[in-house]
Amino acid sequence: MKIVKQITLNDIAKKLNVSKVTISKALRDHPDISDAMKKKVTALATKLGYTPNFIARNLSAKKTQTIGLVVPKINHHFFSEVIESIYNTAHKKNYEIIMTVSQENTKQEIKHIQSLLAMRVDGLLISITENTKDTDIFKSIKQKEIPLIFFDRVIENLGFNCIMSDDEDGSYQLINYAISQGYRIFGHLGGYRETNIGLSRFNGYKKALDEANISQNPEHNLIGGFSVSDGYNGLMELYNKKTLPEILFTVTYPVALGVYKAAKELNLSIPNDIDVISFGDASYNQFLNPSITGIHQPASEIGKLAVEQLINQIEEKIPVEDNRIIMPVTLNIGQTCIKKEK
Amino acid sequence: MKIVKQITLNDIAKKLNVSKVTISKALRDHPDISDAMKKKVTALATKLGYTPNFIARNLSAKKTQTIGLVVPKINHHFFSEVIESIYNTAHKKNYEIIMTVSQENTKQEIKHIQSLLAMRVDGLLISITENTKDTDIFKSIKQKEIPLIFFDRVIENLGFNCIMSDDEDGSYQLINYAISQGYRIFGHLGGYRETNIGLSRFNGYKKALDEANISQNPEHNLIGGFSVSDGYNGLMELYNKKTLPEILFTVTYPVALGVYKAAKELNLSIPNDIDVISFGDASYNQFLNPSITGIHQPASEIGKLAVEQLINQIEEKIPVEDNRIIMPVTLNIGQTCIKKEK
DNA sequence: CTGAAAGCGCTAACAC
DNA sequence: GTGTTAGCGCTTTCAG
Repeated sequence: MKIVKQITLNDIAKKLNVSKVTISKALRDHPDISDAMKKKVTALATKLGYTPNFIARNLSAKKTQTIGLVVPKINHHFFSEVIESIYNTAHKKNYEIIMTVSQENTKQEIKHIQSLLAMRVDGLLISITENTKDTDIFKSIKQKEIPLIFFDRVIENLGFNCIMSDDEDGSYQLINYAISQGYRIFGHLGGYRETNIGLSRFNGYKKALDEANISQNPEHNLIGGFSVSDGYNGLMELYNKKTLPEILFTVTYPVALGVYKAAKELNLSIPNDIDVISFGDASYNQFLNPSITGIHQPASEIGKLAVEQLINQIEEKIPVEDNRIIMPVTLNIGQTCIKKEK
Repeated sequence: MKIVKQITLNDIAKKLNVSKVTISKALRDHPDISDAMKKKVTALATKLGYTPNFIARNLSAKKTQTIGLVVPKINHHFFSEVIESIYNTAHKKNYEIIMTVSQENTKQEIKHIQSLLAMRVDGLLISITENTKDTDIFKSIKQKEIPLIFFDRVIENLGFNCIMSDDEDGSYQLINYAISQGYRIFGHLGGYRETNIGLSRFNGYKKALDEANISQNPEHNLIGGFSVSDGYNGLMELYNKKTLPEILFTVTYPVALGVYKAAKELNLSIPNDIDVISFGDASYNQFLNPSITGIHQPASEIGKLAVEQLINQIEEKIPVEDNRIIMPVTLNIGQTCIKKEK
């Protein structure tokens, strides 16, 4: 890349016959420098089109004003909302975000984290993939005392703060609602039980059914990932087994969309042939046919809080601790899971 | 931020009683170094948990392996798809993306661009806000010979490549289809005419109507932004003027969703009371009620191509030129804009 | 094959 | 107020 030489402090200094330190201080509005000099310097700097070199500044400052973000995907309503909120909050506080996308792939996840560490981000915000198990890299981050906060998909007991939705309670509420509507035969397209959300959402489901003395048919519970394809494959599998429950509880909203897709192909009507409720929703849910009854997660709040907590840790306003922050969720009633006729 | 001292080349060098140059070369697999030494070095490096400092490397290399991205929003199906594709393509080619979000705000846009320049990104990928007019900053980028590519929302004739959908042809196709379905009274919730997409999409609309000798009612054409709120306000305004067209052509998919929202509040049925067609779509469109007939843009292709072109320019494989690359679009027939009964 | 020296652009500490 | 010096961690050049 043939770069036209960028203007440096030195260039300005020479033209003004002063030292580069003076320029550096003047541009940063340092009290050492006289107003007259400051004016001269800033005038010339803008005239020359000077752009400070953060790379150089960061090298001496040992601080990059930069936060590394690792998410499993972008094109997913929950994440794009969290991400938007993370960006807004960070920018307001003068931090840049360097986002990477693991694509639900643990190898990529590790590679990205390493790359972010190499870029010397001041802290990390991570939502793990659907099958992250190896915690070595996180332990080494702990050892280097680099601030890190997990959100939504977390690993607990590693010494990092975790911010998440009230997954168990949300599922519990949702299933109880379905029971109150008269449903008795449930199926669950669940997430891998090694993940916090896979496990907690299953636990809430189980708790509600147990309390109501409704037995589960193991054939109706499938375990998989969190994407559209998992929902699609899930319904296909149940259909082929010829054992559809009355209602399917999906672990995420994309999984529910996958069920919609499969149902369309199979010519099954939702909610008549198979009903669907899901954890998570989307702003456009109100226009779906039928709109899905599900649990709303406070995505922007989670993003905002994650950034704020992280910056506080970076700036040493709060200690790095192993806290869980559980955000309350709400039940959102749509056109699925309607009252069963007796 | 109290950083536990990070391991440096020097630390490794001392323990091995060699110079840091040797370590640097060994770690980069430089042919100068003997295999035996390389093994010793890499072994110790991983043992100590050494993470190379890209900041330092970048400072001497004058290259950051980093691309700056500026988008107007994230939580919008078209952009989240483009962004996902940009990330995937860049990561494959070993570039990191530093994304910023202008939120359709020109001040923020400029601030972000400056910040990316300060971070010395190797190149820029930009989709401008709905009301960017000032081109000064782009001219200064041109002068510094920093590679830049505009996508979707572009400014032409500034000496940068522009990648976009075939906006005019898409609108033209869509309106012709509506005409063939029997529609005669059109309205347009258009984008600001100063933007390329606002103008081209209007031009395609106008061309189709003119050719069919259908006159426009100026009251039915509104000009605004590209967001849900613009669609919402648009229908509200038309409704209050008591002058609804048969069918509304919206400049983006979010604008169409805004129309849906307003229609719901006003108790207007789509497509019976007011019909809707839009430029742009979304993967979940097929589940909307009714699904929208509209134009599909090749979002991932645009993202991929933008990154590839940019990297080629960065690596001087192709010259920086002022080309327009127009991507073909396709008509996507949904449940709106159905055959009119005679 | 290995190393000493210089420099990337900036900032902090201290001297003038 | 302003300047000198040193150094952030790495790479490149060139000498041994």
